[in-house]
Amino acid sequence: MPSIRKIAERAGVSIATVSRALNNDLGISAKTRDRVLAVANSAGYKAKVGRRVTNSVGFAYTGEQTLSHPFEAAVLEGAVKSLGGGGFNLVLLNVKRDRLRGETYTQFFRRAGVRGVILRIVAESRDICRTIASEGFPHVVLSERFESSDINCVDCDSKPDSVRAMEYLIALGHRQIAFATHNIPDRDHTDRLEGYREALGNHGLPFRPELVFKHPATLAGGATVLKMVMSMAERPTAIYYVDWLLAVGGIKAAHEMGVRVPEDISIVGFDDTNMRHAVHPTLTAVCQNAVKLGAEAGTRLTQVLTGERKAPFQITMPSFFEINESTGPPPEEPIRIATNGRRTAEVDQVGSDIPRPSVVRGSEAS
Amino acid sequence: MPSIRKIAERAGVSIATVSRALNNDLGISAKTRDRVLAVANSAGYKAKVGRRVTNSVGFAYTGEQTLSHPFEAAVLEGAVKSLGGGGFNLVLLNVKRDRLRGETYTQFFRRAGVRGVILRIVAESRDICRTIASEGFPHVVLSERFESSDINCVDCDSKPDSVRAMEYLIALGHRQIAFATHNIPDRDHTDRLEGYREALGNHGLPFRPELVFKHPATLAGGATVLKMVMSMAERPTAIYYVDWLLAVGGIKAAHEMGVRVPEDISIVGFDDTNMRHAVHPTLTAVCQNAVKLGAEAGTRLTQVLTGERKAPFQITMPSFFEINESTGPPPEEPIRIATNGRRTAEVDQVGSDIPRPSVVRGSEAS
DNA sequence: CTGAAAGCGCTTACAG
DNA sequence: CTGAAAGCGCTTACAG
Repeated sequence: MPSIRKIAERAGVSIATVSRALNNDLGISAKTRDRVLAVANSAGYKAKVGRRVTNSVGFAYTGEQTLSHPFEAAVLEGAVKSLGGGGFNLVLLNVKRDRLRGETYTQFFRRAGVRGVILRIVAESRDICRTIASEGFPHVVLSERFESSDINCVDCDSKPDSVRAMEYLIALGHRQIAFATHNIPDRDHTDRLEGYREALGNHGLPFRPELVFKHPATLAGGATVLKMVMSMAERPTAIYYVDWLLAVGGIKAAHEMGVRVPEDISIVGFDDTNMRHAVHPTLTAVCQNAVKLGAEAGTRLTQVLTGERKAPFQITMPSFFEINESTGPPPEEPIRIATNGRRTAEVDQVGSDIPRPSVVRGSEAS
Repeated sequence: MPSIRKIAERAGVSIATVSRALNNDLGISAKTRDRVLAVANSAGYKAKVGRRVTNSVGFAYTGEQTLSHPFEAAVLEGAVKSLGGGGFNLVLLNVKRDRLRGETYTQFFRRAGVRGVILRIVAESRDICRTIASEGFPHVVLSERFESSDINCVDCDSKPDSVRAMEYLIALGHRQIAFATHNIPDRDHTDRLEGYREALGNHGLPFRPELVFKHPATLAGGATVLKMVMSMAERPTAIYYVDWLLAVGGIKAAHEMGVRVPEDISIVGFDDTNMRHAVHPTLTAVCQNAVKLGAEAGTRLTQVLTGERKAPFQITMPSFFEINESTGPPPEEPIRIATNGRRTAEVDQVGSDIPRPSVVRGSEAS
């Protein structure tokens, strides 16, 4: 537990200068400040309350996300649980809103009294992760991936299972498959789009940009995609929704329009928790365990903070693909429903007795 | 911003004793400790990092809850947002797991570096709220109600709308109505049970304990209730599920069993967010706005901490009742499905063309 | 169980 | 922009 005296010694400055660097006082050169902060981080300088070390860790987000989205909530739950085991509390920090002008991330985190951070940050803010890593502040990036080996990260690669999901649809006979994602770019969702493209390519099917939909991660967004797809001239017979809320919105809209899933259209969804079982028909989905992902990030950060782990790490966890009831062969003669609600190829609507394919556990990949 | 010197003066002890009281050092009498802590709380003593005051607030829970339950997640989101406006960070604190033996709540919160707490605590831990209030630590209790006027609380009373929901079912012709709740008692859910009983009484219907089901707040729990209800000899024609997950589990099970909602059974659910629109048919539900509830708690606590608000308060927010598609008149001849899946009164299953009652906005009560 | 006093860790005018 | 030094706020042996 080095004091500012030790930091001052190592950095070759006075304790007053160390104090100024840590507190972002005016009248300190950026060069000196950065040198001092780098020394402080590498020496493991810790925020203290009085003379006691604080045991808080930050959950840094940028405000583009909604904390109540099932993924964020599940990740939080996992992180809180695993950090609690090591005696750490979790502090929620909005790095975009609350960081002061001119403050380095190290200063911001120190001011918030945290000793390390879990960075839950979307793609457009990847630079933030790079900066924090270069400052040497203890961190784990959650759900993004970096090649640079000095950035610690934990994520889940859903690309292989996205390919698998697409190949399953293609094997069922689907040739026109739409792709629906939310409108906040992050690594996760890019993986899934890449999987979609790759599978199409593998089977000689063209990638058609007009079949890629981007909407806010809401029920309404998912419904819009379904309606648009159903009104297309050469309409897709399946949709891969890479967000749970979007998928549920799509299924809901299908019920309301009298479009049968999977007879009229097949839907593959995405599930961060166990909510694929909440909808009817049960969603065939690419799944990741967000609670586990959060827990892994928490465990890793604990190891970094206790000094148990020195080397940087890049962990990729597996997703899995689960076949349930929302997918089936494409219809022989696809119905199309115009935006005015008129069907262009009337089909009989016998009932809701949807045949249920047996639930097959996909690749609980290694 | 009083220092320990000022606290010592007011409490009539030395600064050493104040320090010991704040830190739970051995060798201090409980009497002295409590007196010192009371003075510290009433003087507004604040945790400091170095010489700077911390701006953290705790979200105290007890671990019986799951942070990823839609209600908890929504409440957190609201609290984080409103606290952020006042420059406060939110720290997640498990008061049961992390409080040390012999530590007062004030000491625990001080050690965690928080200046105030939002108490999200279930019924069996009501004493915790009383203790914290009596210690004088700045707090707002979320989603419980206290008569004692020195406990600050913000909650939502869903009893009136529970009565309304029941009366709506009764007006539709239902006479046997089951009630399903989760198995963690808290004020919210007790309100709903009381509303259920009151409405039955108002209409001369008997309260039958065997129609009250308690299950964990999971999809499986909700499914179990539906299955049990469907196999009862004199089976209920409607269920009031006072938890979203339970209601969704029930609807899902109905689809799987070929039980039509609302033709064969009416379902009234509960919604903390907007997820009644995620299921088909859209849930008729008693609704509360959990994000708003969390935001209100955050705003109030901010006012307490800035000294803007001195007097204790008890805020009750309104719920509302929304009629959607999952309710209708009872069937003329109720089908019954034995646990072996055999129907005892076969009915024709023409289709999924469920007539949709127009969506009526209920009592967005004052 | 409590206090007087030494002293740690930090911040902050003051000087240059 | 930086340092030497005063001093705040707290903790902790030591004494009783």
